[in-house]
Amino acid sequence: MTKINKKSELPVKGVHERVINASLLLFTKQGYFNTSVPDIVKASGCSTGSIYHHFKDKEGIASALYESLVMRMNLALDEIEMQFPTSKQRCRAVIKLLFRITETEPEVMEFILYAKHKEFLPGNSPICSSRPFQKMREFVTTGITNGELDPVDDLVAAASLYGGALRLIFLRLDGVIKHSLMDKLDDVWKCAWRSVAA
Amino acid sequence: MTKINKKSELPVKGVHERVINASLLLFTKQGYFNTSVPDIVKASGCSTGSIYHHFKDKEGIASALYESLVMRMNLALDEIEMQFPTSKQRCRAVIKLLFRITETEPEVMEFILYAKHKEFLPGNSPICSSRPFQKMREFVTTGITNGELDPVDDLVAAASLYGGALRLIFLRLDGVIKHSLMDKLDDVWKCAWRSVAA
DNA sequence: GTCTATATCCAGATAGAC
DNA sequence: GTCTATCTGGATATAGAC
Repeated sequence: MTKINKKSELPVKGVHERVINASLLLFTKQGYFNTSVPDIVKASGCSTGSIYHHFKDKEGIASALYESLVMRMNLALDEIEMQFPTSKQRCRAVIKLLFRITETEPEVMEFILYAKHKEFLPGNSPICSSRPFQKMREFVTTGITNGELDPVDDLVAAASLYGGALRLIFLRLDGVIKHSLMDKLDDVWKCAWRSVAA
Repeated sequence: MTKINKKSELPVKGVHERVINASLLLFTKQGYFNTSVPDIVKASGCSTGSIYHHFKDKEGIASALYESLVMRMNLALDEIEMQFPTSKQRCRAVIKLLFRITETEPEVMEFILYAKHKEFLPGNSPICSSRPFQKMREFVTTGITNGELDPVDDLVAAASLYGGALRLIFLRLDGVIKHSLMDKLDDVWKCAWRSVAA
């Protein structure tokens, strides 16, 4: 007999997963500091006691959420690296991936890219120093080394290649852009590539 | 006899200005929600009562700060518009301006660009919809109309032109980039312009 | 492991003397 | 207009039964 959620009458997963999922939605919708533990209690359907049994404190929830999303990005980027040999292909695939996540799971993109982690996760280093972002820059560096890209400063090249796309993601998350980013992928990529291509 | 600040023994301005200045530093260093009114009391040298006499509440402080910085950006962008006739010149001047502010007053750049305003200023529209950012996009749109730039989607063009520079500003504010952005201005601009030039 | 009830703390905001 | 002293609510986190 699987557990049944009283409200939805659908089978549900463990406390950890329910809390993480509910918190992602609340944190991105209202912000970390505007979200109280009682809010999470209501949204997750778990009790205060249960939550504190599974997580050290509220920050621990945000931390677990952060880890899981970074992990996920790592896997996706590793897959891109394995699937494509050239920098050009890899970087385009990265932008496509980011656009797709933005469209299908905006909360995920918002939490990874937009949240001010340093304010509620003082321990962690900034997201742009995290492995996924390092990997993204690595794709660019490789391209400079092997001559696919112009020999500019690594960080400048990476910023130029991804900057336009990231900008559009912010605009999309903020509601300035009304339609799917997927429609703009080709144009964005054309500009991005032109900016650094050898 | 001008007023004297007990600690520094230097003449000081009114409550409004002292509170705004102290808050900018605290908000960008610790975040809005990690900054208490007592913190602002200590940092500004003004009493609680005095602060609440001049501002409706804590949000009112952030709001006043936001307004003043947006206003300042507006003036600077208007000046660029008057000084330069072409999109190419204007956009380059914008990037140079943003880099200079980042280097000389990182807190200002951080608060304008990086703060999650919607979390503590629920009333305001997102910063990317504010007049300064509109103006920045306007410079690009004009360039598309008069043929200086390739005829791509306005938002894509603006994102491509400014995206790389903005990305570098984030990296600089996060401490990933150690040296002055001014050193990279020429390279950044070369990439940015190539991405959209007709 | 999960729950309810509750303790503790400190934030934001006010009162009222000067 | 500025100050100190104080109120009040709600947040985080715990206690302890089940």
